[in-house]
Amino acid sequence: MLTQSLNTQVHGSKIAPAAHHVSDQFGAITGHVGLVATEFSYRKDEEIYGEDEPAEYVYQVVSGAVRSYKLLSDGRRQIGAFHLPSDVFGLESGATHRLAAEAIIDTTVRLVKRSSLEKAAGTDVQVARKLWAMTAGELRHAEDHMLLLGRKTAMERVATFLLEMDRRLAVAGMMALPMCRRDIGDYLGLTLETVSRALSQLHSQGILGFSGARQIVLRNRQRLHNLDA
Amino acid sequence: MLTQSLNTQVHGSKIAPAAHHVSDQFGAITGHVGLVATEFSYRKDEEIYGEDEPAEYVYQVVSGAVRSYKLLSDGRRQIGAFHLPSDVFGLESGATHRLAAEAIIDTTVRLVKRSSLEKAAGTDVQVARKLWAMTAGELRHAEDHMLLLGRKTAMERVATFLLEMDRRLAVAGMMALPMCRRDIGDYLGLTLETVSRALSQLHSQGILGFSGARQIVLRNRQRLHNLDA
DNA sequence: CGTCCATTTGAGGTGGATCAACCCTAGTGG
DNA sequence: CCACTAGGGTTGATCCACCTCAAATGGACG
Repeated sequence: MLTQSLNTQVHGSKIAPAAHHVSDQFGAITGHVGLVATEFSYRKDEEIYGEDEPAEYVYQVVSGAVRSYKLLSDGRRQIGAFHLPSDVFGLESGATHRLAAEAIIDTTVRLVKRSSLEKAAGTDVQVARKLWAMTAGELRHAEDHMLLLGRKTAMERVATFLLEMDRRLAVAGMMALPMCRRDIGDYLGLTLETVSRALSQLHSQGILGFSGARQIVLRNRQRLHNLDA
Repeated sequence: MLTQSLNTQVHGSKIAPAAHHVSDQFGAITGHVGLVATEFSYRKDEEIYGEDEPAEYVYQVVSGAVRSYKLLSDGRRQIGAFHLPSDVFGLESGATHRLAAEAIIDTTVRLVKRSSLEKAAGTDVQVARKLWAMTAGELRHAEDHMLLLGRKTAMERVATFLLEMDRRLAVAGMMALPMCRRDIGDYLGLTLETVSRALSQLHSQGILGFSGARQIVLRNRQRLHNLDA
């Protein structure tokens, strides 16, 4: 039943990926009981929801990675955020999604109906507080990112990006970026060529090391911080 | 008592502007009873709160205008939002203000203690919902602004700005901008000269008219929309 | 009427975009 | 197991939108 509704309402996909109930709560929202969470998978580049679509579900990345973005009419794209495992995304206070969301690579998400969260928030003050705090966390990120987009140089933007990704997904000092250079450019307000040149320069200065274009090791976080204004 | 605490805690000002109790509720938050609102005035360019300061109060503009901004260490500034009469600002879910706030011109605000709002939110679900919705509204603005800062051209940014201000403060088809060209530039990620040139060009094309540099009449909103991507 | 800023306008410089090869590597099929 | 291919990434050359620096103009206020 829920599975069916997901297949039709979440993205109206022709394919029908395996979806099944999980008894687990929507951990990141709170340990609140009584929420039914479902898992769902998307393939690389598949749309999860579109801009201005009704916001029926709230999502949490289980594995993979997601980009949230807005488009101008001529195709220029601004990625507002990348969502990595454990991140919640798609949470709205209003009726619709403000940004579209796509899987960057094959991705599994856990999701709950927005209406069930709203219901829980109506009876449990802690849930209401948590929903507000999550939106406030997104706002903080957006405010930091406005400073980057409005005022930082290309090298400062790339340095900021590397430190953010290092913090969020480095394992054993190494990070495996899920996204391509174009995605990074569209996140930082740059072209993919400018991103590539900045990374090459950091490499030649010994500040980072590559093991393939998307496997990066930061060799000198301090110097990267200095480059970041 | 509260007056005294405001003088010392809100900005520690040497001057002591007139502050007095108002029986009125904090209208924009909700018609919730039991909240004590106070009025306070700031002179042009006076700081209301600094970046990373504890967020003790929530503010509503009564008259005047406010800029919220972040600074880089070398002084580059990104204004995240302008706050105009009836706007609420300074609302935080966390402990501190993420951006600094300053009066653009002589400004009067109404304010309430954050703790009293939190208390009200704990007992009244409608208040909790409203606080979330206000933060979500700020997030929507920030998301739109990221697209502008990351991907729009100078002319598109200025067109977007004019349409936003027209919507928010036009009276009888005319808008009186409270902020200078530098503020507009720091809001749009441009220099003040680029803003001035764009406005001059729109003027020469008959899209807008001036009555003094800050009194603007939009003569063709449709063409402005077309310039906005 | 004079002073002080805000604004406009001009001239020239530049950081990042654009356009164009080329290269690498992972995946494919022979 | 290797040749082939396609898509992602790198690098080079050139361009241009916007920035910087400079000067003139205008408007508000004493």
